[in-house]
Amino acid sequence: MAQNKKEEFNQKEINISDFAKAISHPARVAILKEIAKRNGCICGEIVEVLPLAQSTVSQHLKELLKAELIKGEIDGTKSCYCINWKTFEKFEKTFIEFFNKTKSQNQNCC
Amino acid sequence: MAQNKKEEFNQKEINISDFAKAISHPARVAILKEIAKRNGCICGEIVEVLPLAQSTVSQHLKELLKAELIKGEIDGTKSCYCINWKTFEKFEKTFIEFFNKTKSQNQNCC
DNA sequence: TACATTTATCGTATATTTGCGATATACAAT
DNA sequence: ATTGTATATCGCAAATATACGATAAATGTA
Repeated sequence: MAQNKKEEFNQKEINISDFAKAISHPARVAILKEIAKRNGCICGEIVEVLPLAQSTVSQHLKELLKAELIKGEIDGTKSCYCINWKTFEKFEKTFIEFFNKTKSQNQNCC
Repeated sequence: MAQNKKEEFNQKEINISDFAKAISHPARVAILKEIAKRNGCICGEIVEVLPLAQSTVSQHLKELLKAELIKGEIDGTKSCYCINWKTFEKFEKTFIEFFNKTKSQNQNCC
């Protein structure tokens, strides 16, 4: 019956999976790259580069905002988006802590 | 009409999003953790720990195998799974290359 | 004021993911 | 041979994600 079981897992697992979900679509990876490259950019510039409709890009931006991978500043009709590096750093730290810690100890499996 | 647009993006974007998709569910993060902790483990041990049915766990394991985050060795009735660290290293490298490169140059946005 | 521009949101169609029970498969033990 | 154990797969239902066009909202410009 596909009920949502997310709340059964611990916060670190959810944090990692939430971040991962945000970059689990190539369009969102491409959007992030574009914003990073341009050091902040407006929605229209992204729409021009991607093979997606404006409304779709806007939705992806909303997802990235929700997961706090980007920050946005609405300035008149133009919205400026830029990378929220703090979230990336936090993910990197958690990711490494979560996986690499156990790695050095255990290498003798299948 | 929700047609699949994945093939319109480049390979690096797809590689990152594929890896991310594999860890975009807390159950799969938890499974990876369990395998890492035990240095390889059998399906039954994971089923005991997670709040999910055996068939669901098996499906998640299949996803992780497909994305090559784990390796599996079927040994009689017991299957031994362990982390495929090579994939993690590759992701880390690509991830850092993809995002951190641009970071140092650009910090003066919104 | 009327019109163009930019972005967000709504409604909707389709695709994919998630989850489970039931069942199949493969082997071990009796 | 039969039974038990461990895991994978199938079939289905429900939930979520993806994508687009149409439209709204907000601002700038003629």
